[in-house]
Amino acid sequence: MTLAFASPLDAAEGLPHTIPYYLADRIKAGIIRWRYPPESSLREVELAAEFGASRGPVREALRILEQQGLVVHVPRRGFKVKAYTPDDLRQLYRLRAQLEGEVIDALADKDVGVLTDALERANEVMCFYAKRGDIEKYFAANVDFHQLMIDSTESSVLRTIMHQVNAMSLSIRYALLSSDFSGRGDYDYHARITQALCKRDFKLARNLTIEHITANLARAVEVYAKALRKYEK
Amino acid sequence: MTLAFASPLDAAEGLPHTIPYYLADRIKAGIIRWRYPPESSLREVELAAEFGASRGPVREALRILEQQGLVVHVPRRGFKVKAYTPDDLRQLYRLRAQLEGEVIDALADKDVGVLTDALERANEVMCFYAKRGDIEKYFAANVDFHQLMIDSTESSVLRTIMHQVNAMSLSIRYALLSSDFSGRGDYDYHARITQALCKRDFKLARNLTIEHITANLARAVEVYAKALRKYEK
DNA sequence: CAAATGTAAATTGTCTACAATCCGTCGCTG
DNA sequence: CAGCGACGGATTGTAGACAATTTACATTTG
Repeated sequence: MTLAFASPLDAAEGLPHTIPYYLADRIKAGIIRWRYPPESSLREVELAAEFGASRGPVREALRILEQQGLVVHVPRRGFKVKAYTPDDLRQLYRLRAQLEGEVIDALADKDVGVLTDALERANEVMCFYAKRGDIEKYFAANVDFHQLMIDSTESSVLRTIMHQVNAMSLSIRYALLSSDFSGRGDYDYHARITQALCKRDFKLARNLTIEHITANLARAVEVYAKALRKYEK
Repeated sequence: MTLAFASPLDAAEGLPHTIPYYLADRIKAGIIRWRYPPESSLREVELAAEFGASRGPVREALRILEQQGLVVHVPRRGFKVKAYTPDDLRQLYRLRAQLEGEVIDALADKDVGVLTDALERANEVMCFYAKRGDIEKYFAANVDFHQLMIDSTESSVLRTIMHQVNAMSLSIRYALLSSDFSGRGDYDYHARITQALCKRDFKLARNLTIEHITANLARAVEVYAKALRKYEK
């Protein structure tokens, strides 16, 4: 998840091999970072010009994001960034907690050696950037930690769904981070979850994960509402 | 009488049917009914010709279905219908059961009067067509029953996610129905769930729903594998 | 006869152009 | 002065054309 505003065409050679995916990533990054705040309209020609593409791929990218719940489309009136109600947020966190718990359950009969190693490393990286005050890197490492677990699942179904839920929650998580950049609590939880996985105590890991995610809910609702007010004027 | 819809949230009205959504609906219907069996490739020009549209909207429709987990896209190699592994199916059913349980939980503080009426009606309709042997109508009514509950949720997040999960499970449910068209078990469960909701016994309704969905899992895996073999030769 | 290679058809990726629709504003009228 | 309607600009919806890549098949070669 890169933030750098690279030049449009040569950068398209990077991760996603086709333009629609590349655009979806970039637009998604913009939404997560509140460069396109909720309710702001995403005009096709503007985006096309910004990224040096044409409208076709832009539309495909927006369709992708629409299905991921990041963007709303009203026919003949265009695409706009989706805004969540407090109730949405509650349901979102609840779902994410439950599903990530499900992910851990699905790990129970697998070898988790490489996973726990990777988790530990991601957590160290996160800690490192926390001390340095680099929000972007910290955020990336934080996301990575959770993503590692999700990617370790064999089930494509679970991965698909988690992908959706995560996409919706990322902008809130980013706002949360920006508002309070201590990161202590997250590091602690991550370490304990990793440890539980090492010991193959999946039940504990599951409960810790659910707790970890749920712990941020109240603050998330508050911060999101505040951020919303800030941008809607 | 919609039995397959592709639009995510269906913004308040349905009239301005734009071509991409229409195509997504039609293609989705084709996938669910195994007209485009798993692993078969969905060629853009073919689809465009079949529905009298051009390739732009077709690509958008395929992107929508891709995000819904019905279609897989490989760059420069096109779109093809997704095939599920037995493990995928197990996870899918587990998820659907759990999430539909979640939907019922979310109903707990609401007035369910109109909902239970509608459920009862849908179930009668289903029963009617079961006796008549009309698979299509029966299937539609069956889907409607579950969809009614989902649509009654306020939370757009839950609706979005359920939409995904449902989309993936529909083709399996259709195969299941075609293979054994008694429909007795479903009717029974639906009636009991409705009754539990009438009495505001949400816990019972939840458990019944989970049981109802899970009950079909084993047979689903079997039937799907069989159908897969039939088409892959 | 098998493997490798070269060519042609098929398919996808992207762009430009044009048609349909919507929103805001200006002017007209009561 | 307020309300209604028409016009213009802006934006989306769709189609068709062209370029790039892949696949399949036939030919050549060891």
